[in-house]
Amino acid sequence: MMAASEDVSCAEVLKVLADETRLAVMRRLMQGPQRVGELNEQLHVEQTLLSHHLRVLRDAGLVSSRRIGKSVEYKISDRVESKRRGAVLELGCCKLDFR
Amino acid sequence: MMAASEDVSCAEVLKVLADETRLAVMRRLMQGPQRVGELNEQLHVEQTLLSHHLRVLRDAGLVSSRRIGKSVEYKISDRVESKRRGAVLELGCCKLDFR
DNA sequence: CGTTCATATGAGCAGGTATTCAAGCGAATT
DNA sequence: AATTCGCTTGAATACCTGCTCATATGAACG
Repeated sequence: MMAASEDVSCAEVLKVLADETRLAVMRRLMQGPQRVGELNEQLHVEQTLLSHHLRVLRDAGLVSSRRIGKSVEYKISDRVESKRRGAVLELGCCKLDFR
Repeated sequence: MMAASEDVSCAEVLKVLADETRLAVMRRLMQGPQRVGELNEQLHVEQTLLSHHLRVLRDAGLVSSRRIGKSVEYKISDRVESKRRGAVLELGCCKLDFR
């Protein structure tokens, strides 16, 4: 059964962010783009698991990636990144402000 | 396995909010306290299910309740409600701003 | 006090989500 | 062209979470 439909998409985006690993990734990326290898060193998760999480973030449109030589660089998606870089995520339905 | 531990609690709070029904409840309550019956009329969920969701919100410290006669009134928890009432949730780790 | 109204609780099922393992694939290097 | 590096993908599993049904509690009211 469904609740008020206005919140559907918002709940979905929050669901993506409501994970320790993915939140940690977002915080790292809020400081600037990084390659998977770098993220992998900082966060203590298996590389393949990190990759799965990155896919979830990509599918949600929160991050985007591009290949650089052998490695892949991730960054916060344009529509999500705000002027106050490094602090705020602009998710359509709401704004998430890390102090 | 665990990611960077700084985000643990934040992910947990977001997990509680990352649900259509619970988000809808929070939005209603951000306009002011309401009794379960009122919430139940507005959101289209079974009473017993709503009750379960309210418990999750209570356990997370996002809302508090008090009995009034036969019914129970819920409101946004003090530590979460901000001055800009009706728009912002102050979750320790971050701030959630519904425009 | 027994019933009704308003809400809460607990058990059980069902679908979803994280994690791991094995394998794939593109780019560089030899 | 074969190998290595960096990363992704898919399948299998194990856990978690939402939902429902049945039942309980607590306050009011006859």
